[in-house]
Amino acid sequence: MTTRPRPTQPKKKRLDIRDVARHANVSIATVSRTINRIPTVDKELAKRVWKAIEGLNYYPNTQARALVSGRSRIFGLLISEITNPFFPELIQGFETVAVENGYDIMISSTNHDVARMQTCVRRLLERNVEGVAVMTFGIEAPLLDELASRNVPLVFIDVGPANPHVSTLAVNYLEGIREGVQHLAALTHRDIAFVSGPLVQSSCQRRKEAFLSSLEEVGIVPQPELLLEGDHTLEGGMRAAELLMKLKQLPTAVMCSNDMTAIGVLRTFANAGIRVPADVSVIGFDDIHLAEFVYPPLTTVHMSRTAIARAAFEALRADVENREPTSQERARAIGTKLTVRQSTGFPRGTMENLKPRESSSASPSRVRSPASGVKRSRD
Amino acid sequence: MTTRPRPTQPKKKRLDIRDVARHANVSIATVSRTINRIPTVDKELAKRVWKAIEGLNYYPNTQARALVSGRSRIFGLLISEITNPFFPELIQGFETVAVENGYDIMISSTNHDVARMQTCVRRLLERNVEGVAVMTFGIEAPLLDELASRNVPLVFIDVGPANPHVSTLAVNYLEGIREGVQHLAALTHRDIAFVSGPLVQSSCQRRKEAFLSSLEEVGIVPQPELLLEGDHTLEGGMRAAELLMKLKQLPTAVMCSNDMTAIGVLRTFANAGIRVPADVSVIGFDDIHLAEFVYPPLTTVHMSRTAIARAAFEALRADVENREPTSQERARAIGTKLTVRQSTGFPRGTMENLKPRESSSASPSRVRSPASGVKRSRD
DNA sequence: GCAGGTTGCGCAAACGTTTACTTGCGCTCT
DNA sequence: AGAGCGCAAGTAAACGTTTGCGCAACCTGC
Repeated sequence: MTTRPRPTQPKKKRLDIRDVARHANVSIATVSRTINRIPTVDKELAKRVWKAIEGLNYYPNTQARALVSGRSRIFGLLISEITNPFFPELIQGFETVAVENGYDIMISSTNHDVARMQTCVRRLLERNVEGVAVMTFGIEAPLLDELASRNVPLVFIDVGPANPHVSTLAVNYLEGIREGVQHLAALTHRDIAFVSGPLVQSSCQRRKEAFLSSLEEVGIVPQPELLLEGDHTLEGGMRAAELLMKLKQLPTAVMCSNDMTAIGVLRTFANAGIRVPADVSVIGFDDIHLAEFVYPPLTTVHMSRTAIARAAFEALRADVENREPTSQERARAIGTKLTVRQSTGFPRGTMENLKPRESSSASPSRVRSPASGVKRSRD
Repeated sequence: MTTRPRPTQPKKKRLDIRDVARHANVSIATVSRTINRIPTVDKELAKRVWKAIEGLNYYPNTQARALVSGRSRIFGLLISEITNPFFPELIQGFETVAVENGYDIMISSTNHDVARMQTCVRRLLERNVEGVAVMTFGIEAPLLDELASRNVPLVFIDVGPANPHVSTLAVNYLEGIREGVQHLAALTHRDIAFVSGPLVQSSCQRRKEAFLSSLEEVGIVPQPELLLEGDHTLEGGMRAAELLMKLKQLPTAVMCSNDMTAIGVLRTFANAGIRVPADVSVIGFDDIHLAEFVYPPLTTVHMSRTAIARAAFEALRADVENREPTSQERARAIGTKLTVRQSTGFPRGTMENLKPRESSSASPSRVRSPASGVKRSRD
């Protein structure tokens, strides 16, 4: 006789529904129905089945399930760049609500690379995701078609191609941005810069437009040289701030399209000895967790990641479980609102007389970049 | 005749391998072999098949594949908390290398919640992951058993249960931490605090031990009140710093178990008017991207996320493709190394006379925490 | 020219589920 | 009391692949 243990242990296979059926002395159909909580199974039998499941420590094979039922119970989450702190917070919310509802999520980050975006979409399709939340602010149209043509339910932020299976999260940028602008206007700021994100992305466009129209509302005409394009990164914010410092006259406030940009601006100003908010006010957008912990704590427009995550999930779910989504569901509103912290204050000129500081002379010249000579120390 | 379009469009189904076969006029087996690049298929046929695939825009059904082949081509990535910036950077690396090699990844964050960790593991198992990278610094033993007993290849950081399918990434904490301590020692620091992570986690334990032994090397005996336990969050770092400020005597340097902690410490010190590095030096650990952009730029111990990600992936892959991993592969080394930026300098006493600052008078009194009045200075 | 080898394709059996359909049972209504 | 009906459980056919096995066809060597 051979000494190999094969005969006794023919195959070290994973448990299947048949094992459970055998153990509970029922058919596999009954096991399946029990697991899926179909109400027609007898209480008594169900109890036996559950006991067998527990006893064997059985868990179903998702792929077999998915294959036959046609439902993968996976939602895709397409994001730009996971290292942008906005996204982890979003992912966390999305994952939580998905798991609560028995879905798994598949995260794909495009890293702004169009080729990579291609493969991301492909991978999502191959895994048969039941829907995709496109949270990358801005996506290439052909890819969208690829997904849409497969009839994969989609949910977007902002941009809403009106396909049958596409929902849109309508973020009310104006709400919060207007608050921000009015806050600044109330503090008597007039020279307000705006550092946008990449303008190819519609959400960035929308934010900028919200800024411009808010400006108009308070009777300020925008100065072109105060409208900068950043890239939603910390480094981009720093570059923008450097550009601002090269101006003949520094604006008294700068509003940013996201918090990372604002934090970059803050950093560059700090390096240059420009005080915030004493010399210049800064407002961010997103209200990421970090915003509260930079110096000074950032005044920013709050946009709830969990609200977005939940709305996106609900939109997809409604579509999948094809209770025809109401039009209200098709375009869910996400509010934004200003959170005032300590990076905003009266512009320097205004308060000068109130402050016990060295009063500047008649010259309107202001704090400037280190290169130009003037420096001041932090307090 | 009925007017329903059913006969012409019986079912709007997704494309099959059969459709491709029909189109290329071969059997489905040949299509399958072509797709899987089995070398025995005729060049000519293969070309026909590929053309059909392109023409139809076909892509295979991953679940059917997985079901029959027993290979899901998914690796799990178990992390503590996605909002800790360390992890997104790790995820990015892992995703990149996984995708390059035809794998997808499934991310599960435990959020330090043991119940949630339970469901995370369950979800990974149900999806039939081929391996799991356990990057949560610290995991409950029962869950590990759950995974190990299913013979799922595992790779850990630090802790290495010597099961057959378990690999370990051996991070050489000592290397970088010793450098850090010696850097401080060279600057003549003697009172060095250490803010650890949660000590239930082995990697935190290891870091602390590395700190203590490095201290010993330079002949410093650790002072118990300078050994604090944080939680690897920004807030934890702030709390730790507050504790330090309550001490009769502020240490001249504080080393932290990770960068978020260090950034929290920095923040609290800044709020209290304690200058870094003039009044106290701070060293972090991890070298997250943000570290370079805080004020002052953080001196920290670099540990490469991409190196970890790549090593973890390779370990899993070696296991899956069961070329018996060499013992070298079983315990891959990850180096650490100090990156000096601007948060470290000579302790205050030492350099006072060299600095062109307002020379402090006879009084050794110093910047103090707003709350507690007592403070001191050394030497 | 024929036996034996080699090469490459196709047939069909899995993989572990769900679910339409069937069967058997007990109840009710006439 | 018998026919019909509802209900619950079981049988078997999918789902879309991979892959072992058989079998043609073609080559090679004598």
